[in-house]
Amino acid sequence: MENRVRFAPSPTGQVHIGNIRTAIFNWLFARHTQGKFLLRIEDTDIERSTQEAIDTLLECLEWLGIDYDEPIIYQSQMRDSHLAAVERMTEAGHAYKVDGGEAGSPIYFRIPWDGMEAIRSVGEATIELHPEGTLEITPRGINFITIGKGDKQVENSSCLAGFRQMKVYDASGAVIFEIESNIQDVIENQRAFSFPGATKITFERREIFFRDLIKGEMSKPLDNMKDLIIVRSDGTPVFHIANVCDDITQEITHIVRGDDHVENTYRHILLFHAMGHQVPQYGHMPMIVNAAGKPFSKRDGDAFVGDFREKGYLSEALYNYLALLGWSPGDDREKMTRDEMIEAFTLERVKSAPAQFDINKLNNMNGLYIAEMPADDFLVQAKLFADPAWPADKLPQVAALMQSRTKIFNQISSWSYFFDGDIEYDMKNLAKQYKKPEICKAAAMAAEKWRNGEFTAESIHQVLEETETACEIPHGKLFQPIRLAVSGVAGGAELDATMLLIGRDRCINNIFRVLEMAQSGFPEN
RNA sequence: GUCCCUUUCGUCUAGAGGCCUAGGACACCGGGUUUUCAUCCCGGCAACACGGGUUCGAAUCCCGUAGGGGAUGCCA
Repeated sequence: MENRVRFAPSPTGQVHIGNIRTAIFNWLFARHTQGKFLLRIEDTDIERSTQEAIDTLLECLEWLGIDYDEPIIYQSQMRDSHLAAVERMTEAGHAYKVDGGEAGSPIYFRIPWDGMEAIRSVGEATIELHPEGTLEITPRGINFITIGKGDKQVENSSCLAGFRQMKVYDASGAVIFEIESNIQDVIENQRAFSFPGATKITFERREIFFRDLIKGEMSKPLDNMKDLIIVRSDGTPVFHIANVCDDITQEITHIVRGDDHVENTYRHILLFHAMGHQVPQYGHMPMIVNAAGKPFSKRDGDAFVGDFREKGYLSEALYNYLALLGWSPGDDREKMTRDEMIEAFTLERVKSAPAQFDINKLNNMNGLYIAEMPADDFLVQAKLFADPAWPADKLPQVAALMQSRTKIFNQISSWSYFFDGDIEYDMKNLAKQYKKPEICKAAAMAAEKWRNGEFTAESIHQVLEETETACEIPHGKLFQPIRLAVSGVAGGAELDATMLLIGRDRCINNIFRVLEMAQSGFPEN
């Protein structure tokens, strides 16, 4: 049977990198196993879901090249099927209302008393009860108070199914209640019992378990679980039932999601069973945390997929980086093509500890992808980040010069010194570079030579060298002051090529402007 | 509080009892190339959370402790 996975976001704002990483892992899994990757929009929270968020989401998926194989399902349109499923569950005795079932009360899913194959016994358990508490057995579950540290009362309420074979004891040690002979009465007739004087209970502890594709064997005792609401009192289905129903509808075979869902998974497995469907396989992937090591919240402004796009990250680089967060191919490869990732991806290789998002590594990865772009492609991208006021004819030459120095496209805004005359100098640095009189003298001399002589790559270079010799400046020490004067920045491309693009007049004007300031004193800024 | 998960350089990771004197990458620091910048090359710094076991041998298996995260909703 072919694998079918899905990405099921709720459209309540911008798409977060943590979410999109879930999509990436699902997509990679589907492509690796030649299965289907489906998209489902969980828009049941009408208050917070917006069309704008849906559009943003689809845009992000397209940008990252995450394609889906079947038409999108909108959860809000599936409501009838959710309620029909609840109806069937009620008939089968898996769902119930309290208070005799009048309208306006929520519908609960009863964690089944028996017949569940995902449940196993782990032996007999005993719980001592707090003397001041009352043990209650109700159709919704069992409530009691245990003894915590320092005699503290610890409240407890759990589903009935957690207490098979339960016996209740009084102070004399006599059994005063056995659940097996009363369970029908409790469930079918909504009968409740109350034992103020109970001192302890014994029962068969059972746990629900599954084998997680990433985390391995997972289990949780049933006496720590509660019946859950599946239909609100306003008649709308909640996440759990909608999610499971839609997974059944879409015939999902593998659910790969964030590990904030593991607790839900225990419930969902029970729901699948109660609806008579085979349970999908689960894989819970670790969350990503921010630079402070804390979970990303929607407040972390930098964490939206759209922001990365706007700042000038390549989708392939972001995709590659995100795929490597919590997963590795097992060898030393990091920069990988999409096909290589598909080929190497397995859930077994996904880590189960949270990974910290590192912008440095992303930047480096992005730089790697930029470096290998064909010049024409780079130019196309560069145009998007260039100031529209810059003369377009010069951009290709500047782009060619700067490509190997670009890590993120938003750095392109710093190319302005190639195009317009007004440079905002870092006066402190300028003052430092032009502190020595011989540098000032040499700069003036060089500028004069360029004004009156040739201005080519060769002559620029030659003048620089000659002037250094003439003014007894150590080799190479004139380059930096000149660079700073003509461009205003300490880094950049080769100086001769840079000056050529800036142009003779502007270079010379800038140098003299700096020399004037050197004479009259650099202003502060 | 209770339950569940998790822990290898600052960060992402490799590691399936001996191949580990713990490997790679980013970041950082030095050096080389470039008479300047970036690339590039070479080198350096730097980790098995802690404590007990099991074993001839533990990063690896078991138990405990501590830190981190999650869940405990008529949110998804």
